[in-house]
Amino acid sequence: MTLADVAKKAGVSASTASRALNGRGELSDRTRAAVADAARVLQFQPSQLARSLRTSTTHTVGFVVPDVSSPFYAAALKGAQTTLHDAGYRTLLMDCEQSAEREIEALQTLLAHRVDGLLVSTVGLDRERFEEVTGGRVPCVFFDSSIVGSGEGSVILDNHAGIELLVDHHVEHGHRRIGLLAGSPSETSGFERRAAFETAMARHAPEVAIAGIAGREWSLREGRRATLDLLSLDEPPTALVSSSVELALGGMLACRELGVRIPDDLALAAFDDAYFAELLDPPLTAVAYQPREVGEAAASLLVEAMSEDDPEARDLRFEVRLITRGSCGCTG
Amino acid sequence: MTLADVAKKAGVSASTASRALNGRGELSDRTRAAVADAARVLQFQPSQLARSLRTSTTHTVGFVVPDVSSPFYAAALKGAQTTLHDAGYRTLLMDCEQSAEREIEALQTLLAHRVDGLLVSTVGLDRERFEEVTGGRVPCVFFDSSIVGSGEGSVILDNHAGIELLVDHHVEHGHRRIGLLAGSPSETSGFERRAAFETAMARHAPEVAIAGIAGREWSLREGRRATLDLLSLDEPPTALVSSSVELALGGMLACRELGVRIPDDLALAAFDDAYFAELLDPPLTAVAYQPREVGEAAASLLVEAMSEDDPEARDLRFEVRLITRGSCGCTG
DNA sequence: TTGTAAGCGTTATCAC
DNA sequence: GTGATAACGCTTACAA
Repeated sequence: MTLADVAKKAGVSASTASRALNGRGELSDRTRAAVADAARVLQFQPSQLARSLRTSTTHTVGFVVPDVSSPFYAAALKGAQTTLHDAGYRTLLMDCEQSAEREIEALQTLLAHRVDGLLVSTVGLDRERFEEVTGGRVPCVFFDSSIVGSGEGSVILDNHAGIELLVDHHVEHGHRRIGLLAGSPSETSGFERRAAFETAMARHAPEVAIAGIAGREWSLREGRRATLDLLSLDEPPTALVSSSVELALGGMLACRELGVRIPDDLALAAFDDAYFAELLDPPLTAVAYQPREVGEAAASLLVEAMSEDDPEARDLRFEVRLITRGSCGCTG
Repeated sequence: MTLADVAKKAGVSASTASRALNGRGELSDRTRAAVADAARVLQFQPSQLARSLRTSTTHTVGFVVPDVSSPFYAAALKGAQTTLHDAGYRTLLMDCEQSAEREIEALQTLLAHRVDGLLVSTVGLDRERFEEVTGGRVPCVFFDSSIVGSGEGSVILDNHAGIELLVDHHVEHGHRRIGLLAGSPSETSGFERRAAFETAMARHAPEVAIAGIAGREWSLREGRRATLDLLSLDEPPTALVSSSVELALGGMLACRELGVRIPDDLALAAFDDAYFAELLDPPLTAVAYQPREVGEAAASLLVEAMSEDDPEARDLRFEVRLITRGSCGCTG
């Protein structure tokens, strides 16, 4: 079914049919109805392909993340998808599997598809490389992990405040040697949380000291390994700040293996809440936020950027809050 | 940058440039190189739009699910995306938010985009409606939830075996009144698990009886509500089979509120494993499988179907296995 | 070995 | 009001 078929059936020209269907121009009610009828009868679906080629706008947005199956990205995707859908955009998904090369490849594919905008959580591309690939051809909004100076906006969590909340809480519980389970150093949330940990700890020096920092990936496995490392130090930490739930879960596993009790032998608190955190053993104290909303916010920013001719970059910081449960030593 | 620009720069015609770039036809090495050079210098990215319009193949697949942010779908998406990417396909994502209307809308959008194939986990469309919308225009593979008699294949979990494993295990522990936390009755995994529960229980009758069945949605909230309902029965169950982790988590929450101890007062076991199941309090006994692999399998089936002219429908059942942990009463 | 021309299905510009 | 016609950027007969 093409527009031509509809036009023929309605006894008009293709251009008239197009106008009727798109409600453009002055048309007699009769022809308008005739075209609508024909379209309905033939179950006409205009080819977005042809339409896009002609109008050079695809109403499609590229979404690039390191790993869709991670709860955070899945939730952000959901939020973004919903917002984009409501604004009339489709979502083309790219999972770069934590690889910079694949991320670049993904961006190229997306550009080849002439997406109208980009939503990306970078694994840590440097600015030149990014600009070289995209050439500023389409608006791009970063979320969770950004490239400073690039793009038309970003939505990043308040990593500094979150980590500070965690550190301060441990200190209030009386801990003096605290360790950090760190994530990928090339991603914004990875290095910002690490840096935040160091400054937050510095504010409590010299009474309180960094027992150690371990981990370079966002996985449960890495959390387990890092915890094992930290616990085998000469002066092991009595409390751990985890940069993510995944890492914290790994930490819990490690403790279980070693017979280390949480929170008695080792207190634990993580950046990132999970819907099941309360049901863990022990319930995990965490810094929480709405991952879905960061996706929504990023998508909104992008929709705005796509509709303006010369959008000014807007950078959002997302608030976080502490939820105390059992793993830090709080009761109840 | 269009192909015409590249052609001009290389001093050849557009068709020659096209052939050179696509490695088709007999061309002199010189022109081939000249075109490649020009393309590189100009950073030429062929428009997939124009290409698709011409060749009427988009190398794009539509992925439709009730909720991307649910761990199962997110994992399936990941697997599918990976497999599709490796086969040269892009993934267009649609989240229908558990609504049949939105699912239809999603299918229409996808068809308007002329996707080459469909990967869908239906919320429970009836066959006529589905056929009417798609008209068999593109190959479709269902996963997790299918429409019998439609599509070119499906990948469904072995719901019957899984539930039987769960029921039998409870019975082995000596339970005589067992309840079911049920999911959406319009989805394959919802009604199959419910039916499987009834037949599995029937095999143990009359010594063992169904204490009750509650729940119509896949959410944690529903699990909590359903558990509350079942526990308030005159003859409440001593064991619960949950149709999903989410429901089970809700059940755990309900028990906690009521002061009901798991597994002492109520044993619990779920269909669906979670990577954090072991760390819950108590660790959740579950029927496990690889959600990511069901996505991969479905994608493989689809890729195959898309490359054949007259694909025969292939239906796969995915194996599951029981993992006993503390929530059923097993120790360690 | 390479160029010309047609066409994929739309929409936009211009006549009538 | 409505209809030709061109154009979007590419591929592919068919010529040369």
